[in-house]
Amino acid sequence: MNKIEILIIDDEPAIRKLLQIALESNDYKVTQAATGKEGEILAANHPPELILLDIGLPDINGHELLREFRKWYNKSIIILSVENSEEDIVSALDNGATDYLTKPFRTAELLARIRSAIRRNQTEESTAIITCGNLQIDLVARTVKVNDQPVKLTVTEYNLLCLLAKNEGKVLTHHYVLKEIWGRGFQTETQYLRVFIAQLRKKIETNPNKPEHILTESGVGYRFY
Amino acid sequence: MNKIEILIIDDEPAIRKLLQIALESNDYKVTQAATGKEGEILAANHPPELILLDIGLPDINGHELLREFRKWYNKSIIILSVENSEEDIVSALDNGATDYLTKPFRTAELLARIRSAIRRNQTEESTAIITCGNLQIDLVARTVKVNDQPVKLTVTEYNLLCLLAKNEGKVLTHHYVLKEIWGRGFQTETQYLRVFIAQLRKKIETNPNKPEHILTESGVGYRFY
DNA sequence: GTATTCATAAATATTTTATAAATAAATTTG
DNA sequence: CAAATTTATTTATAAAATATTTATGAATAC
Repeated sequence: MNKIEILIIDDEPAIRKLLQIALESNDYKVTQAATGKEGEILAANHPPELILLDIGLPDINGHELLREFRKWYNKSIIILSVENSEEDIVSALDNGATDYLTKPFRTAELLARIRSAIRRNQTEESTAIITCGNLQIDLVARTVKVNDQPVKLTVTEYNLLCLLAKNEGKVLTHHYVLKEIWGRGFQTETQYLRVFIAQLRKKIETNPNKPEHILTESGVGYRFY
Repeated sequence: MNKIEILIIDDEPAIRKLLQIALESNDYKVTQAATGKEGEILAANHPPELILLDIGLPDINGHELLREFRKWYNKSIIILSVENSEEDIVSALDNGATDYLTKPFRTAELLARIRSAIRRNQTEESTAIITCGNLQIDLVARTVKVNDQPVKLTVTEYNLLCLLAKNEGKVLTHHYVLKEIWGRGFQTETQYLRVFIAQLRKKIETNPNKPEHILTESGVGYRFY
């Protein structure tokens, strides 16, 4: 059978054990990491359907790690924490956490929240390759081709292009793009966006002065075709 | 301009008031219902982007109501509850609740969970298209087509057209339009409006001298068909 | 018929955008 | 670790797009 995979990132062996037993007896396949670094490596090698992330890891700030994950991992991440501060919860959710649970948690509740999170995952369709005229984006391989020629993009350029391409035809406002790519607090840095759009156009447009893919909607934002 | 709508279903007036203040100050549009029945009717007539549902309503069992909603309503439902029993939470999440919060809740946390839930909603396809004769306005993509040909509008032109189109058949006074598009303090700048109406007509009317969509009501304002 | 309101073109002012280039920060390489 | 390289951020400025103002003749109300 194809069991659903869950990655646990927690430094306490007792909790990992507890979670492992609970999850495996509910027919999930469990992978474990004791540190943030280890967790990132495991997830990158073999992305799980869901990550249970302890926010209080010794080697790396949990919120940092969450933001790192969200640069490329778009499935569910449930945060586990001994903290119960409003600020902590708000920050986690705004940084893209799917859910937030306070330790000690109740197993049945955790399982229900996991089911809910996975259910949501599976309604989202995931297309591996976006094609648009002479442009191809392979979301799995993270490569971009123009006229079948590979183009090298930086992380930010790639994320920006993906965001645009995933919303083909829609105007994306400056605010929205800045929030999605740079995060909260950068929503007024419109100039960042301009610089990167110019950069992207140089790389993917046949004639950057007459862009065919990334169109400007003056006063609003950008639109991708 | 286009505020996100949230429906509160709760029998306690104090909580409704609290929520209303918190939500409205965060730029959501709020609708309220004191009973389950009332909530169902309101939601059916005008589906909100998110429902905040108190599970302990006097007239109907909250879990029942949730199941009812889930038969047709596929956006986010966040459960509010004084209960904190595992069983209750598990049941709600398994019945399709997006999230579960225990009263008393912290406002910032609720707001963060609302943002998170709505963010998820909006990744799903939602089409809102106003059609009017040969004219089409796609409110999500922010595009306007005349005879299936895309027409480029500036921000102000687009906002103006939307305002008119959303009030098809009604006379909108100069004052009202100026207040909505330019804001308070511009209500006497009738000339602005004339310039932009002429501009719009050039772009969307087949024959701008004999407008079919934007009609003048001399001395009063404009009417859209 | 006169006063008021309206449509429109055109001139001017303002805002927004594109882009190069400089600096800072992060990452890679030896 | 330090130099080299890449990438991100900041600054500056010219160009483009848009908004506002002005002017004038046409339409409408009374």
